[in-house]
Amino acid sequence: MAQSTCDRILDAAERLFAEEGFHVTSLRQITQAAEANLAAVNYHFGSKQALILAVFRRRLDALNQARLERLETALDAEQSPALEVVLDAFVYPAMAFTQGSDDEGHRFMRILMRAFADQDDQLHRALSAEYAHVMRRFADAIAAALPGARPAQLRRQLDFIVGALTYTMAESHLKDARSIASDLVQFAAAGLRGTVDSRSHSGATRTLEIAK
Amino acid sequence: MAQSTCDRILDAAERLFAEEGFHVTSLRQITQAAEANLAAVNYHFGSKQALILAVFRRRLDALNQARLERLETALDAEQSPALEVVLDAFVYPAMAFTQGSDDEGHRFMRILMRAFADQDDQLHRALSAEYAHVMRRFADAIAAALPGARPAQLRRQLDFIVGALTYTMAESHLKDARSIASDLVQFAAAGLRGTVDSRSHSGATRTLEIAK
DNA sequence: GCTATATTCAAACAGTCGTTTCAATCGAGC
DNA sequence: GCTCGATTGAAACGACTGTTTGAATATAGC
Repeated sequence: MAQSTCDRILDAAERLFAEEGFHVTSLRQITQAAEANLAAVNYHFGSKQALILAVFRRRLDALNQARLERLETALDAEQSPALEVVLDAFVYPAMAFTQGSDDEGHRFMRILMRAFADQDDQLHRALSAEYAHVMRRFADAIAAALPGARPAQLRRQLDFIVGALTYTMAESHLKDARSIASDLVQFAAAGLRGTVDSRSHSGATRTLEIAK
Repeated sequence: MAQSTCDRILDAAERLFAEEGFHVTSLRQITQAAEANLAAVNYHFGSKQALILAVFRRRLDALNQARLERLETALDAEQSPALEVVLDAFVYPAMAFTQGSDDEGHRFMRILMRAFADQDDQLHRALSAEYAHVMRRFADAIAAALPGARPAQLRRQLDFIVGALTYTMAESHLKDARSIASDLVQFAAAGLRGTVDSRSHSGATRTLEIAK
């Protein structure tokens, strides 16, 4: 057997959740697409809600780790990397997720957008917890690349960027994800720089080349 | 009678849609909250889908008209207003919407966020149609205030701004909407200005001159 | 008064939902 | 061979969904 019943259910659920939404997708749709029995999902996962969470955890870890690794690489290569490099480490992995030969990643980003819009408290809290340490890490890195920034304002602006990223990825069909990512990084960097006191022109090496 | 059945249904639907979501909210919940009969929604609106659209239209018209009026006022006062003024005409009415004594506006913004995340094509197309002329009007005004901007990139950046605005308003509880709006306008203006001269990818583009 | 029209109401319709049940099947360990 | 636990299967459960029906009621014009 190529894939276990568990994996087939997860794959089918991810695809259908992205296409239709969480609550409008029925277990019968999922099990039929996965060529599994209806009772299998309750047997393997316990409930529909537990299945939803399982779908998330499988991908979120990969995305956030990719972001952090990219950030660490940048921090290793350069003691204080340019703002664009930090932003790119946050934006690019998300965009790259949508670029694979299969469109698993693209599907997942649709789900992520849904999760943000969803009021489902259980889901929302699980996602925030999953994101928390990543957001803190990037806030620090941005603050380091942006001398003179006020922390409160910075946190707010980080929300602007997350919003722009999430909305854009859910909205556009992303034929040219790389170009959009590059645009967003440039836009966000300019937005951030435009709101700090203009004294800080220290050693900011302005690279327009977004690393790969 | 204080309110007609129609209005009571619209109010209840708006509140429940924002709290729960479109498809998980049942007509029985809505009519019970509105103290109306179950059949009333089908009698007055035709179907659940039509009710959803009606909930949107009631607020979107007001918001978009407020935006356009604010833009026209700015254009009347000054032949070519500053970029910040144009952006403010777009951002401020939305923020003001969330500032009422009750939190009707805040609720509606949650719904708007939901609608964008939703794949529902019918809803999505209706909203785009509702927004189209407003977006075009603002794109023109921004282009006029931003000489040298490329139209394709500008449209993309406008999506960034809409995303940042929608996400921010749906996420934060907006105790200080005025300050957040001002931050977003400044952020967006800097983001836009920071990407106009970047036509030449090779040359060492001079650091950004952030006016104002 | 009466008659139309507009609105409300309780009830039922035909489906779909997530979950449960219990028998049937599979796959090692012996 | 056999047994035993893990998995799958078909069917049914009770609850909920949006919608429709047809009678009851309110409201207007005359």
